[in-house]
Amino acid sequence: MITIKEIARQLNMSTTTVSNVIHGKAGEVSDDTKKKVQDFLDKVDYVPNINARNLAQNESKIIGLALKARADKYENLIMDPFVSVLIGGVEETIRNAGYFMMLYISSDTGEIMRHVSTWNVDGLILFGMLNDDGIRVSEKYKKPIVCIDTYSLEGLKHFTNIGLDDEQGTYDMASYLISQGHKKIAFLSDNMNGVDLARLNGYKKALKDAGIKYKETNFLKIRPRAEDIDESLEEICKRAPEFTAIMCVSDLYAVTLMSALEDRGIKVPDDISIVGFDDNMLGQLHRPALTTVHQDVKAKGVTAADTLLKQLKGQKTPNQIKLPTRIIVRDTVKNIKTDNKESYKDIFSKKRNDSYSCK
Amino acid sequence: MITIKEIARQLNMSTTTVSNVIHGKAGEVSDDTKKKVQDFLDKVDYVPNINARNLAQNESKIIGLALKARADKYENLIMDPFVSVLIGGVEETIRNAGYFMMLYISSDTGEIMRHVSTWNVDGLILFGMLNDDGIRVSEKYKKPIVCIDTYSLEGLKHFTNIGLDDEQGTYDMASYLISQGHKKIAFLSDNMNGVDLARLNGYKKALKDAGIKYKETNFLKIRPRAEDIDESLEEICKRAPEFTAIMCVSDLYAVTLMSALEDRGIKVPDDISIVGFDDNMLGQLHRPALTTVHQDVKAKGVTAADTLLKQLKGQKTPNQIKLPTRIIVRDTVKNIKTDNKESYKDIFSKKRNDSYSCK
DNA sequence: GGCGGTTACTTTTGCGCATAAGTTGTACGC
DNA sequence: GCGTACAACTTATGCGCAAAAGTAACCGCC
Repeated sequence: MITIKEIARQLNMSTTTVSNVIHGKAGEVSDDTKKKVQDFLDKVDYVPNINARNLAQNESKIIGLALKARADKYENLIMDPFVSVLIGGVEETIRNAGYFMMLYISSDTGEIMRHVSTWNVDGLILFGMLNDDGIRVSEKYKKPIVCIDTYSLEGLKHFTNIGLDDEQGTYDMASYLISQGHKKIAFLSDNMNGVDLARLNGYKKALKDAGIKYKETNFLKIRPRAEDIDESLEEICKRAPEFTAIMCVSDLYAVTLMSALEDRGIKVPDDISIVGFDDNMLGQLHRPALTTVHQDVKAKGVTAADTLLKQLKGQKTPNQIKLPTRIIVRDTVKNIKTDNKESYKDIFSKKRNDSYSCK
Repeated sequence: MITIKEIARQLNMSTTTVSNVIHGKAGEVSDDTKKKVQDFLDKVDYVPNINARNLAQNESKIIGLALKARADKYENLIMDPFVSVLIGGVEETIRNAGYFMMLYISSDTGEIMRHVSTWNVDGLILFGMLNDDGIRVSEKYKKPIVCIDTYSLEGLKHFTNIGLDDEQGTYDMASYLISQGHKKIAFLSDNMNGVDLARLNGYKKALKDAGIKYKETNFLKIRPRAEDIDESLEEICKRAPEFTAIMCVSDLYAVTLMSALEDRGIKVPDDISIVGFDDNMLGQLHRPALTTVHQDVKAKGVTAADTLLKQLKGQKTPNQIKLPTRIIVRDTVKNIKTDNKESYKDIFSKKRNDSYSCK
């Protein structure tokens, strides 16, 4: 790899002159030499050594994207189709801004932070991995941090968060179910923290506003670990007849559940209505096609990256951005209203099998 | 960030001594000072400046992972759930070896190579993006390159390739279909290059070995672009009755097709048998569950990374690795053999709904 | 005609690290 | 008691770049 020094030697001039041409410092070098240098640069296909540049400038032009890897390999976040879309959004945005992306998958916040400071990363996007320990460690490294989908209250105080209006999403969906005559609505999720909790709350609120009482028994817990998913599903399917509809915290759960119900001869939506959250391929391709809450995952990645880039430029950014959701009505909800005077379909346009991308 | 120089100053010793302790150069520093330095390092939580280190050592400890971004945004490779699993495999492997991963999504090989040389990347993994132009450009940068799933003949000459025994996979699957009495078997794919061609060839070979003639009309072309997927499916569904089985080049196509067939009242597997290739969530969760060819995507990533790491250590590696496939029999193939004396099930064990990971 | 200002450069310094080369001090063999 | 070998250091150098500081020539102007 040719260096500035070598170029300067061959052109019989100083390195600073060459450097000035490279950086387009107009007025500091005559048009004549500028052209001479530029031609030479093109000829030898000069590429700067980024390590030297970063060392001299004390910056890295790297943005780190840290993804939580759960301890259980079956649940590794990276395995979720969702994630690659998000990565794509981040990468595209920062590349267009002249930054590079270093991807890091780990559940050890300390390790992440060490990595970040080793590489002198300019900024950090955290996805799914902000706990209180993480916050404590990250305070030491004064780099801008943007979180995606964090619900850590402590974290919200310190960092920008890019999230979703989860509560509104489930509120709308539960309201839709209620409008279709459903009263016995279960909520299926695997925990009561973070995103899951926010979604649960939206659902609860809709019930409350409709005058329906929420009972603890409405909460169906799914255990997604590979070893016990079967017994988990068995139990949920057994309890399904208690309800006329089940709201699932994600499309993945919804589709998983539908498959399990189908295996046991329970028909969706005739026997029970099922709805999801996310609007991914899984639900789009399933038959009956899944009625769900749509979120724009790529926009999440793009917004997170944009926000971080703004912070790097010293611009102020809101410390909480909630992207909107909208419900997508497909074929997994049955209208069980006896009084059919006013159809909800008039309000929520029924959109069948939205086009999606393939391969 | 504290530097070696500063540490040396505070401990009243030379930077070389500190550096030696950091690098565990035994015998060059007394146990006494070693302990003193080590304690101090721990106390101040020293992290080396990687740019300085790389500059001094002329290496980067970075491995680049370049993914092809197709021009059409709907087909961006990163959008495929497949990809995140692969990324995960690569990341895990190189991290364990002390390397970092820089992710790059682009379709401009020149751009990738410039990036690679800018960052002084130690090695490169290319996924889905090796064309002849790419080869020409990459020759200039003498870095080890490992390709995943390339079928560029020119590329195979120059670089290591990690692929799949695609041909064997479709050969086995076609043989299975034939054993179930199918003779009119279509092959569905969107082109006749690379992976698709290899899979087509395995299918053709199986037909030939069974004495069935392959006709050009057996090839169903699916056009996956978002704009014309619907008409593409329409046409394929119209032609479906010509066949008793359709082999799809991927699970995504298989499930997409099944949904389209279902929408038109065509029952799988009663009216027509469908099989896929990949064995991903989509097919596992679909009902009927998809009979398909299994490939271990994570292993692909891991193997590619392992191979590259070996090359970096100067070890010899085979210049072509083909990972095995196996067929997974689920519920989308109907046995239409009139003579039922010997069931294929005795040969290919029927495995129903293999456990899969959730969320 | 000396002086500020400008243009078009060059020289020099330092970023933080690794390491080659140099400097002690001391134990040991003969 | 002198040379040698070695342990335990320190000093000095350079990686490639950016940028501060320096220089030299020229121009116009009161």
